[in-house]
Amino acid sequence: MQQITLSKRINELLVLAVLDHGAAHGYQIALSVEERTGGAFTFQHGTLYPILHRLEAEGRLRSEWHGERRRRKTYHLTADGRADLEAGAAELERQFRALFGLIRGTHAA
Amino acid sequence: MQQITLSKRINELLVLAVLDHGAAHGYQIALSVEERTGGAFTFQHGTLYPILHRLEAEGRLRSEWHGERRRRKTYHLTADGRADLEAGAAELERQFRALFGLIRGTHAA
DNA sequence: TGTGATATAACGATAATCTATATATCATCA
DNA sequence: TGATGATATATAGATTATCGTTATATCACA
Repeated sequence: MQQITLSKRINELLVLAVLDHGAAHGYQIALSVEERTGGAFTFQHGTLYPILHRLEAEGRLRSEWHGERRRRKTYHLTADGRADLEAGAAELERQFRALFGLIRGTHAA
Repeated sequence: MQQITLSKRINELLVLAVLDHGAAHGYQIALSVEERTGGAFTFQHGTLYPILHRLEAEGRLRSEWHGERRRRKTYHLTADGRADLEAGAAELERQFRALFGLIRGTHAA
């Protein structure tokens, strides 16, 4: 009954969200995440590629190889991936409302 | 240059935020987090106690023992802890705006 | 007297990322 | 033509943090 960590979930959602804007390959995904979040999130490639492989193995992404000499693996969302993105975003938003409610909540003192 | 994980940071902020409402001991902190976040966040005690010890070792919390027979260690925020809570909340809010901006952003297609 | 809730602590296993390395192509510039 | 830096994917090993479990002990209640 291992509980999925928030960091892992957020990393997945970052990848899924970028791909929801259009198919992309690994290196592009890393650049997009950094650009589109204003540098708030970045990926080491040692982090990103295992996530891509995991998401693909679980059916949330699919990929094709492109290029004869210079190989590029382009990833795109599956229907499962898109549904997971929506569910994950909703759940994450719930968690953040709860967290900031606690932080900003009226003090007992 | 190990980057602190988001989960670790959030767990710290949950503890600091609860203690910002008033001093409490470990067991109370775990209950408070669950109650005040509507169950969105919970702590295993195998997770919570190491965090408390770490925060205290770093000067963000201080503690006193209470009770002669039944020992209870009550934690309270230090000035450093309160400052860290405020800085952490601001940084986290920035990250979440960035993340949800990406998720909700207009689609290229 | 026994059970369940309260209370703290620490150990070992698990899981995930990070760092570093390896491989290779392409563009640019000297 | 040769060097350099950006582009591009992949994996192994080290690190780190949490999770699950166990140990210990008190208290309330039946």
